[in-house]
Amino acid sequence: MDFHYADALTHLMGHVVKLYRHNVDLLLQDYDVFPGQPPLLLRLAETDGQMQKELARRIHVKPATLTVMINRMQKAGLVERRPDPHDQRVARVYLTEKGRRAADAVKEALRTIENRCLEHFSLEEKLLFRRLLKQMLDDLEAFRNEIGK
Amino acid sequence: MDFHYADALTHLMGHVVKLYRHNVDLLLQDYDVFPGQPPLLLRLAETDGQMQKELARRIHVKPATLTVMINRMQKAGLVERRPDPHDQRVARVYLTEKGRRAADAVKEALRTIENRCLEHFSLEEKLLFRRLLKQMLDDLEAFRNEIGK
DNA sequence: TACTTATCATTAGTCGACTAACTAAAGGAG
DNA sequence: CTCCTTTAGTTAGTCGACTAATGATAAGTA
Repeated sequence: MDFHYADALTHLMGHVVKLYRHNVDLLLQDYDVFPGQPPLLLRLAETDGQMQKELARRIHVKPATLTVMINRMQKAGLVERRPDPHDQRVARVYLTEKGRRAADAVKEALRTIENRCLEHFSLEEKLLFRRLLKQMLDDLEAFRNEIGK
Repeated sequence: MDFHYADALTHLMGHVVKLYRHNVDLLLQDYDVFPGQPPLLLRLAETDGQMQKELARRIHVKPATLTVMINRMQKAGLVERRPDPHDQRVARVYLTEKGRRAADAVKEALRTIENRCLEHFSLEEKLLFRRLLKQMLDDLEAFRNEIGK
């Protein structure tokens, strides 16, 4: 039996994720918020003043990526960096007022879209869906560890 | 009730897709194939000599993106461009021998990973999973059309 | 204390993706 | 036939993400 990528579940899922991000972006276009920034804004809204390494880990991004993102967001006035008083190596990141407003808009947008794209799901379906995703994640992580770091 | 992005299904799904791509990449690192290229190679393996516009549509990418991708893949010797004899505007894209080998490796890698990350799914679960994803896709598309193209 | 190692962050370079502005060829309307 | 419009593709500039190499501070050890 042949393998057709166009029919693969992973392909379909990739398409969903892409369209999801595009929709988020459309709702946020008046807030100086760019496509990769919503997760970061949400994390900062939860816990302000985290160190970059920690932030990077939480949004599943490498520290080098975060450095550049934060440079841009600082320039846009969404966040600011303040040095840690006890350790000169670490830079802690804080939301500005504008950043806080943006984070609120992000929360609203995500709630809207998440509701919208799950509106035809029953509660059982949501739970099953989550369980299946979690299973995939575990299996993918196991596989990654097999084929080397 | 509060909205926590970390618990959102869309967040989880994004994480799965990212890890999936990373695993594909790990399996393909000896073939001069870069992260965005597998879908393109598969499409060309199915139908060689497509015009760029059509290819772009099929892999869900803008024509401008494809131009740059193909430049790089041409430089890497994976594909080649040949002008269409009946329409001087269109450039048709063909796999080279190396490209065909790479496409085979991609097929093998995707099959492996897809099997691996669905190995704990029953047939019913796979079908349901697909149905739910399809539903999400439809709802997201409807929503995108609402908030303006 | 001085040297070495580990940790946090940044820089440089590359690939993936997008938008906007542009070139060039093909097709139509008058 | 000439002008206008549409269509295919490219270029330029930006953002997201990664790796590898570097700087700078902290912590551990001889």
